[in-house]
Amino acid sequence: MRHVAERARVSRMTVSRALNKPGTVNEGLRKRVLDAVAELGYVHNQLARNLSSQRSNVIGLVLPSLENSIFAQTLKGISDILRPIGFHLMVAESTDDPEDEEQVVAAFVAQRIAGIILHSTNHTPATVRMLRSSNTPVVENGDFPAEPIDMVVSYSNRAAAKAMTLHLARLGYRKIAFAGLAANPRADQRRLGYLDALRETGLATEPSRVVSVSRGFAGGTEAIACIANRLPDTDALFCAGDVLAAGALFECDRRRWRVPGRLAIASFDDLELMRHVRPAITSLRLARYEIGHRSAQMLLDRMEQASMPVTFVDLGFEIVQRAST
Amino acid sequence: MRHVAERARVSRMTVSRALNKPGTVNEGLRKRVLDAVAELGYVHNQLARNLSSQRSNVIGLVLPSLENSIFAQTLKGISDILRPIGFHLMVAESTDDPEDEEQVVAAFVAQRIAGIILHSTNHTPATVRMLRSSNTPVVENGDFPAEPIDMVVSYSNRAAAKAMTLHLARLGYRKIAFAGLAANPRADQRRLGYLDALRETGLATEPSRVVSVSRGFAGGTEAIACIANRLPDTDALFCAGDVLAAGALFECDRRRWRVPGRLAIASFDDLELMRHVRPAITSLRLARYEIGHRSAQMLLDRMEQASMPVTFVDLGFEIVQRAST
DNA sequence: TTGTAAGCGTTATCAG
DNA sequence: CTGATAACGCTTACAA
Repeated sequence: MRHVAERARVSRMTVSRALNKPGTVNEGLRKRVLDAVAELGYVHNQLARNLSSQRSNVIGLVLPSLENSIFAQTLKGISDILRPIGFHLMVAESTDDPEDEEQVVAAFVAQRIAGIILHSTNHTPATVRMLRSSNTPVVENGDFPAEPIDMVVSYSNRAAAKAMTLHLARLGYRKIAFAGLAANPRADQRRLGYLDALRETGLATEPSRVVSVSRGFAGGTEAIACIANRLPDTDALFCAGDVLAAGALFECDRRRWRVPGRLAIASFDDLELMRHVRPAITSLRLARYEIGHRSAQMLLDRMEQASMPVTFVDLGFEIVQRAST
Repeated sequence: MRHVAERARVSRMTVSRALNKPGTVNEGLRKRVLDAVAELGYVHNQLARNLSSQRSNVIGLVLPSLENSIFAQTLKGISDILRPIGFHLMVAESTDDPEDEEQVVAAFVAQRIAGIILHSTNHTPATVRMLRSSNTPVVENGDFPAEPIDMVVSYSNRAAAKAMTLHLARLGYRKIAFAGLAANPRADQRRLGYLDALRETGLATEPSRVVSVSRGFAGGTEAIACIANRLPDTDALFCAGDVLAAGALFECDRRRWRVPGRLAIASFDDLELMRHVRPAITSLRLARYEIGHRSAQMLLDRMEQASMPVTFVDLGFEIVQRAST
């Protein structure tokens, strides 16, 4: 920048102003500066900028898993907001482990990010303390936390799972099983919602049909195997994840079980795949893109005015009834 | 940091050293410093660190699309390398548009990233100039570029597509169609590979069976519709993408076409889905995770020693033969 | 081993 | 509207 200033025969301050607030600088000078910038191939140093101005143009995103495709839409929703205003996105993985998350958050705070989006809602006390004392705007995404750190943009896993289970009951299914990941906070909430619904419809007198499975398509295979062996009279299966549901459907196909004749299948999260398999799978549609979009927007709003007009958003869910139930 | 220094009654330099090179500072002092850090809840400022030391601990990743799940593994591969050494990842989207990519690269260079990974291999001259003159280590990923900017970790789209087409020919298919995205540089290369193979096997005398389709499962539907209408004697379809292939398979199912009896289907990119549909789809397996892993590693190697031991890596591909062909 | 001085490249602030 | 000066919070280089 010094070189640019010399070349344009102005002070460095004028260069800075010409670049940041073009309106506040005389047209002739501005042109000289811009020309010098072009000739020198000068690239503004954001690091110095951020350090000097005590603010940052990057926001952090902490996801349980980088490999899970359901986050792609959220990522896109965030990116679409940040891009036009010159902000950037740093991503990291927490494996849903609060200790890991703490490490990542510490690193992000050290990086002086302008804001952070957390998918997990389960944090160590140190994580919360760091975020609070550094005054970092925070949005939590994955569920409604019992004690929000700051802002929340989400839907209720429990309410959604309950609604879907009630939907299945309303369709006449009576022996509804639930398959979900073990030891996953969101799957746990969904399981609770499922049990809520059973209780409400009086189906709770049925024996428990909760099965814990592993991640991916294989989990669906396991769920069907479990039903075949231990719960053969099950008439509907509610999977706490779309890949799970697809895996279950494929396994039914292999076993020549008719869906929904032999077993109805419903899923959580409405990936495009759900709509294309045969039969298409009934699913819960969540506003994944919107979650990212709103989260980023709220982070920015908060930065501009330290006041807090909106801190809690429920984006809800929709039940998409298809041929599988 | 000044507060920490005061509290520990040492100079700021000693604090810096105690934090960065614990070995070079007396044990007693170090303990005093660490205690002070803990009591004050002090968080190192990476921005200032990076500015002062003229280096950075973040690397940039530019992907054609944030929503495409095939990048998830690459992302993970990169992250697994960066995390343990305290580096971070900034992601952005280029939509495969060199102009957009230029914007993103400019922003990343302004951010003084330590290195950059580009999926696209098609750049504007300005992009290349910026990267070169800023001396940023670069890895290109998506294909083998005609003129690499710097390092390359990839596989050959053209060679892979040719190999798969030859594989189909070897299995006895004679009227092989190709479906791919229009105006996508990687799809274009795959198309060329397909044509290479036809020429080599003498099948080139057949009429052209190249169809351009849209993105997603719908593209597969379109491909099948096109075959049904315009190329009914086609006996095999090679899809330049896994989601495309799955979409095609689902459409065959809907039309009650037997796969591979009526039409064989092969795909590019071996997502888990390919293995779980019925019939399982023959596919090209690429080392997506490894690409990320190696790319990140090479970036780091390059930073340590400005020499360049490895600059070009072909990670190759595998053909996974399954029931669909 | 520890401390001092001089930046790193920008912006905030205040004067002109 | 423009410029001088002092931060921003750290590290490099050198001195003690």
